[in-house]
Amino acid sequence: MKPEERNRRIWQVVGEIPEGQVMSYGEVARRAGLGRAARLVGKALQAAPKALALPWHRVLRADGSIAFPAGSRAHREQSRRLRQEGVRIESGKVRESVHVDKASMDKLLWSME
DNA sequence: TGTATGACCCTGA
DNA sequence: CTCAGGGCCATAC
Repeated sequence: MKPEERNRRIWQVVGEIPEGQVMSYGEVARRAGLGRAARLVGKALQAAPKALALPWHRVLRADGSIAFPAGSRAHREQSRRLRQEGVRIESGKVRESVHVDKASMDKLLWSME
């Protein structure tokens, strides 16, 4: 698979994450058909055109923590955006309950094809 | 070919 | 809860 194809898939998955909910890098990778290539998701987001206006802030580590270094600008920006959507954050981590629920997941599966 | 480096993941202690 | 160690996949040199 070509690099652009991978990115396209990743961007689509990320773009479909419902507001107020979050998904881990690993989940995004699997949903995009990339197996365990969780690290690629980060790369893809890094390379994502700003014009796409992707909800990148809704992507977190598997344990619910923010991937950027604590204290960094990006870290603050991400927590700000999440809080703005009503997502509770405690010491760099989000609460268990906000992960994408089953209903939303089914919807995502449908929108793929 | 070989090594290093990530917006990562998982398990066991 | 934290930490270490090994796994994973693509890229860059």
